[in-house]
Amino acid sequence: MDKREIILESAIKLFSTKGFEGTSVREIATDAGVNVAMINYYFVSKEKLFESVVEYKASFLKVVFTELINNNSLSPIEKIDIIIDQTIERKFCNRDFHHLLHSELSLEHRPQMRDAISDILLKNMIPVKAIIQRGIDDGIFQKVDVELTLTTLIGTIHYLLTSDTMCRKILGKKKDFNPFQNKKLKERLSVHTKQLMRAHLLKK
Amino acid sequence: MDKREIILESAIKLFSTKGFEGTSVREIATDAGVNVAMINYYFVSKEKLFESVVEYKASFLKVVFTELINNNSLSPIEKIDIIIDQTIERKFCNRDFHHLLHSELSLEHRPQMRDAISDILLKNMIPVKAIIQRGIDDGIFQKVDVELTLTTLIGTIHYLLTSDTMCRKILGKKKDFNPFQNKKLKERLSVHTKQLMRAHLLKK
DNA sequence: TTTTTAATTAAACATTTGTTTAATTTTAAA
DNA sequence: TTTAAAATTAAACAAATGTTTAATTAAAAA
Repeated sequence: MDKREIILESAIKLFSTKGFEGTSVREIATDAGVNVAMINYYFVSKEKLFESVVEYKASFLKVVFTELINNNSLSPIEKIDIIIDQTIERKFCNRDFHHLLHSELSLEHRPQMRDAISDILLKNMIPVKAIIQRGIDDGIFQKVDVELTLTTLIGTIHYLLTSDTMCRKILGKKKDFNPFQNKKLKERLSVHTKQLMRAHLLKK
Repeated sequence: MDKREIILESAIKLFSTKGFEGTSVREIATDAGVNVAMINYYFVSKEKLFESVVEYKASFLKVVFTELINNNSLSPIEKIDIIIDQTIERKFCNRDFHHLLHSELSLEHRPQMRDAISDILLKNMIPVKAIIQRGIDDGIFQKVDVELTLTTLIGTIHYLLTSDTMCRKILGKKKDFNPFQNKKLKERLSVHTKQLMRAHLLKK
């Protein structure tokens, strides 16, 4: 891992836990074990560093559901199951990065970043939308509000994992409960969301 | 409105749109039309000001659903409908404040604040939980995962309204679409969420 | 090897930050 | 009206911020 990458990794860690404004370039430099000037040398400015971080990390989040659309060996609801599990998996693996994206998204400044961030977060939306729509057109799914169904799917997973404190409070767990290292929680979330989507989408 | 309150209102506005670290006390002072020193005079420090803001605003969010629990003239699902509409209403009215709470929640520092914030956000959770549980015990609702059902309810509404940009992208709307001033969207969200909860909760 | 380019450093830079001071004005009480 | 307290101000404070400089070291090319 070259020095550029080390800086990126430190930046993502600190930005994610302390926010963009809450993190100083000196902190990043110390964490990465490099001289402060190195950051401007490699990334020009703090703002550009942030953009680089987003770009860098987004490249790992590419897993798209495009190939699922025309897969004929899976039923529509089976496709939804896969989407649910992959969405959960991704949230669990990239928690810090997701936090970073969401906290920056809700702030008003850096408008050009907002577009980039929401694009990343919604990258997989179009194929999923298409899958639900196809299910409706084929008469297998009910005529639901496609966009809001998607919002429910992602929103459920996202909201539960907004923060450790939040998750513990929702589930009524003690302080020693660590949501992101809990396999049972992952399974429970998966079961609930699949059940919910079945009840919502499938015809009776 | 006294000067203390003017400062609080400016603080909430700026903190909400630019974040805690992204807002300077001088900005708040200018926006409130007071001298910078006034802020420390009234609120001791920036951090204490933030706590005051949270406390101040939280007092307006008290509307709890406790009286709904033992209301016998409403069916369980009617109660859920009311909860949905009130949750939506609140999100639309207090958008800035909700953003503020959520963005601070996901950051690691100020841990004592995290507890206070999640308490505010989940204030109404207990009675709603009780209502769903009652529905299950009475044999009207299916045996669902109560906590996660709640997460879905709030998560759907919250996720759609995370940011204007996000909302527009999800719904495939143009730039002139303003989510928070759109009555149709409110209705659409209400219809979807109620429909979803009916399918999920009611026995077939 | 010599030369040129790239990487790295410590120090300094100019702003901005939150906060405090000490003086002044306004308000309320005696 | 006089006196005491509260509110308000401009200025200064020290610390932290992002960034740049100019010098030095390491690596690559000639």
